[in-house]
Amino acid sequence: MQVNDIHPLRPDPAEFIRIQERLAKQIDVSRPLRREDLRTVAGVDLAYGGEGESETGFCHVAVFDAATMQVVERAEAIGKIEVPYVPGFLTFRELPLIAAAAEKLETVPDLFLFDGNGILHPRRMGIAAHASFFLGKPAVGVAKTYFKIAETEYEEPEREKGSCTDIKVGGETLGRAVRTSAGVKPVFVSPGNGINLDSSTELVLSLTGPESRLPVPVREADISTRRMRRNWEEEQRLSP
DNA sequence: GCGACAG
DNA sequence: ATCTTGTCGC
Repeated sequence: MQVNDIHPLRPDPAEFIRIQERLAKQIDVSRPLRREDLRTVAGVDLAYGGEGESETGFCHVAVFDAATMQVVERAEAIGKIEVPYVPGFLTFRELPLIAAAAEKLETVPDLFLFDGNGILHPRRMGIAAHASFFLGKPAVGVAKTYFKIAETEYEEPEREKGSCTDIKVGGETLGRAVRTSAGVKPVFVSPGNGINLDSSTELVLSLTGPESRLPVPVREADISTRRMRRNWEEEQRLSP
């Protein structure tokens, strides 16, 4: 698929906030997007290996047919990680490999699901929001742990599946704590761009099976990412 | 100095 | 994210 060619990820910390603030003005979280509108949905995730100077990232994009929930295509990218993880700037660490993997896709997914936040971010530019601009497609963020912004705590949803509580920061509802399975810890859903919060929540619930608290596409990418690392470590061992 | 901190 | 064994529970 075609990925926007503007390269926003020069590892220049002084530019990070400026880039986020510029893109944040273009976010659109007003569009409803139903599952019936989707032919394909992609899950994206990364795993890490190596250490220090040789830290390596393994990115996997798993594309599912939204109707049959069968994998229709996969794309991967492996590369050296140049940027350290700093809360609030996850995008700059992971997007280079995500873009590299996405470019290899033949299919253009109708929606991307990310492991991380969308607009539930200090500057509304979590990885799902940021990546959406480069992919040119709607994206939703699904985080496994809560990222507190502006001193805002989240309210625990009821124990039953499907329960959720809005996360409101300064009068603006940025995301939702969503119980994707009874009794398990909630996930934190926020639209990235090109989709609204209600649709994001409905899709995450609809795409989550009983085997995990995460949507199937994200879970698949997560598992695949560790398989990539195992295979890579094995071939490193055989031919140093 | 101390605690907090998506992945 | 990653480092790591067993263990409690359905």
